[in-house]
Amino acid sequence: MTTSDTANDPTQVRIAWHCTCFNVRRASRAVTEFYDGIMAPSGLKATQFTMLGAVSLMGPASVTRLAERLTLDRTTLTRNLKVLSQQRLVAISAGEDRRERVVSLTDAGQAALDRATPAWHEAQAALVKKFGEERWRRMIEDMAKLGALLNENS
Amino acid sequence: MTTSDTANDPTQVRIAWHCTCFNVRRASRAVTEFYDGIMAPSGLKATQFTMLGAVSLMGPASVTRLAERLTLDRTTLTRNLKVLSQQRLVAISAGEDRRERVVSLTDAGQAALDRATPAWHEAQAALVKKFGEERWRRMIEDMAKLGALLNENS
DNA sequence: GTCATAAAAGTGTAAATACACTTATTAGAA
DNA sequence: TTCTAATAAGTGTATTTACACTTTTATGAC
Repeated sequence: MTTSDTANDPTQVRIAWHCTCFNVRRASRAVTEFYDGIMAPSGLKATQFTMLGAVSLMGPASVTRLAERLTLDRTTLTRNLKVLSQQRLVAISAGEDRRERVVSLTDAGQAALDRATPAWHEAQAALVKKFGEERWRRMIEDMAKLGALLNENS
Repeated sequence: MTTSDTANDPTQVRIAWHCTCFNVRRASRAVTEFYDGIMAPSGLKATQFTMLGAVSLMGPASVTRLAERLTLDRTTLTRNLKVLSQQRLVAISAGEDRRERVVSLTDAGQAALDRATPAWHEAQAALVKKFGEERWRRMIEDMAKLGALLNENS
């Protein structure tokens, strides 16, 4: 930020660079790029690693239940699962309730998860070290709190 | 380790819900939805508001310079600007250096920015209030720091 | 002055995201 | 039992994001 930039309109400056949405989206881009860069050789992106991990954790679960757990729009999850499904990393079958689709991890999915886990650890450890453990922990709490606060009233 | 063992493995739990990337992306989704919900009547999404604000702040500027300022991939910005350009909110013309494209705010763009500013204030104020001013300020700093840390080494 | 190289930008492709709407199925009331 | 309302999921469309690659233009070495 140079002096000539801020000379224009201090109000606009405050809006532009103090915007919570801008800052969290920028942080999201930076972190995603960082994780993806380290995890690329494993064949999984960070988002896909998270989804496979959620499926693994929850066992066979419906799309809606997974979406709730990930705090992700259900239709977004449908589209994201399609990618994993095409790679045969998850299997999607009809549930007992025929309206439901049950998502489960395939053997290939479990293998991919296992293969990517060391890279995830590497990325996570590197970030925590760069940031400082205590501060990192505080920030994770803040971010979780943020999600909880904003999702509860709507 | 069988699949059912994995489902109960505290290590997997730690990975899934302590992942920095997952948490920052989830926070990003929550905040974006919150801002967009409040700003919708103004006709601008939070991301578009940010871009228009950046163009307004920097005056006519090249795509690369804007992308650097927003810490956004240049090709992403090209695509995002296309939307604003089609709505005639920004104008894109050749620079003195013929390789450059210079982006500037149109009158309609300035009007849209002015129209959306009160809604942005409303969203920002509501979030800060919910979160607590001091904690919010700390978090913004942390997120900015995060971006700076991760972008400097690569 | 010519030409190799760097710089600026756009395109092809694909993933992640979500809103509005539709379809299929279950549950519950009359 | 029948039918209406609620639930689960998918589709159409559009935006945001970024990597790999190409095209256009300027710069600098010789």
